[in-house]
Amino acid sequence: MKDKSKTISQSIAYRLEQMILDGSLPPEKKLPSERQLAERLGVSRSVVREALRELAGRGIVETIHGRGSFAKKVIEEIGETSPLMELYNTHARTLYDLYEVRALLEGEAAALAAENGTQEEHYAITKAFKEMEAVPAPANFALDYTFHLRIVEASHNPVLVHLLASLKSPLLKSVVTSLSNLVHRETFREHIERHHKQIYNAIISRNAVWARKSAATHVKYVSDALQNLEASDQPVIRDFSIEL
Amino acid sequence: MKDKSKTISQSIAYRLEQMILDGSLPPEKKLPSERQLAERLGVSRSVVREALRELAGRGIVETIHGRGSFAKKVIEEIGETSPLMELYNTHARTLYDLYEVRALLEGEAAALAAENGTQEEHYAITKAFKEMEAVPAPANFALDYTFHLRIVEASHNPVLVHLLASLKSPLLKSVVTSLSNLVHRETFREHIERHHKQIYNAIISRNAVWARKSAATHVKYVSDALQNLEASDQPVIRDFSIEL
DNA sequence: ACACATCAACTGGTCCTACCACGAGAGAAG
DNA sequence: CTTCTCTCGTGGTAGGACCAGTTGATGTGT
Repeated sequence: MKDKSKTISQSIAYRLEQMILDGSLPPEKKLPSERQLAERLGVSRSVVREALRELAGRGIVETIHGRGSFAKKVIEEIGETSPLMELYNTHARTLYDLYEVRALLEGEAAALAAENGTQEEHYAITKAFKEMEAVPAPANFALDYTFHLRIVEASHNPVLVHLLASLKSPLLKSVVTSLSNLVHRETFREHIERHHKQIYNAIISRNAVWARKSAATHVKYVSDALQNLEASDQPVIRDFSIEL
Repeated sequence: MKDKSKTISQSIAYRLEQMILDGSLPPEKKLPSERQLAERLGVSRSVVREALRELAGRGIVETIHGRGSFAKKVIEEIGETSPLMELYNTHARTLYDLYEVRALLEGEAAALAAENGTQEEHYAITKAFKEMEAVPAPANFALDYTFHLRIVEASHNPVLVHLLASLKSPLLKSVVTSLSNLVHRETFREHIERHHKQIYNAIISRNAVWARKSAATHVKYVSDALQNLEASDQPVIRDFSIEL
């Protein structure tokens, strides 16, 4: 239905490209070995190699001898040393600028995930949600991030996926920031958990409008809470060194 | 001296590319068979095939089953080969995904520019707007982009600025695409100019809600128009080589 | 002599298997 | 705990066998 009159290796190249774009294959992360791909796709290793060559020629993947093949990041990721990161570390307002954009993008992602998400993706979201719920508050920042990531992936919008991927570093940092500062306050924790549940339910029930509103409100709430916190007395802790 | 730390197939690809470019292998002419190349270059047929694949991925050669490989006429190699641009050259949908995100970001930028823009920035926007208005439709794509850029800069949100900057190349291309395809239709041109005027007025009068709505509607309109155009009959022209 | 079918000899496409070269991690040696 | 080594997984190359289109020469029937 889709492999119209093409050579097998070209079909494979197309499928791989599709996976990379949709985020099914995480950007800048190692993708399966040639032998694994060959077996999984039911073709010989040769065609896999030729497909990878073609994608390499287009600059979509990069393969390194002895290590493997990697999907090249579509949009430059913001590293720890980027100018934006500098701003973020020095200027308080940038944090809220980030939340502002985040509210937009995550809202859209949630809406699209509700509309276009496949059953598998909704299951992945469910899984991430339950895992996040299971772990007590302070230690689940990684799961929190994963939950949001699954939603974005289910949006089926490559531009959105890669844009949010490029914000990974500051985003992660912001998640840690919010959780560290707010989580020990019972009220905030309940709010956040309730928001997550709202977002989750909206997406699963495919209510796009509700999903967008919930996600945007959630981010906005966290941002406002941080801002109030900082305005009142306690300084917002910003500096963390984490890996994921 | 030449094959520094490269894989053999990459060297072969490079050598073939050079031969094609300097005319040793006449364009649009059949080049030696894979088996002949393998023997003449003293390598296995596998590496020859992979080299050809890589060149095929870059659009330099084209191989046809049963006939042979052909050097394609090199039109323009200059164009920015950003991975993101690669995608939506091959995947039509990505273009509309881009517009979807663009509608979000530009809407927010317009709203923020209305709220937070300084007088100087509003003047810069005014200047860009008048310049864009002055030039007849087909030739002002650069001014169109500048107009939108000024608005984003006036938003005072570094994250927004950075994200839209990272989308610059594909964004530029999309602007060119839309103008090239739609500008000769009187109806579309009038719509677009009216939209621009609405956005401009909303920002200058500091009406954030109106600004967001106008900008988002504008982008959405262009996207829909392109989609209708493509769905109906005429193919959307996507290929352009421009600098700015 | 012409038109047509046939077939043989190209071409690229796929598969396979063995082997080499490089890199990373586990485990032994200090 | 550090360092070295060695194994194992990875991509890279080789060469053979066979399949699948394309082409053109050959041959046959009219």
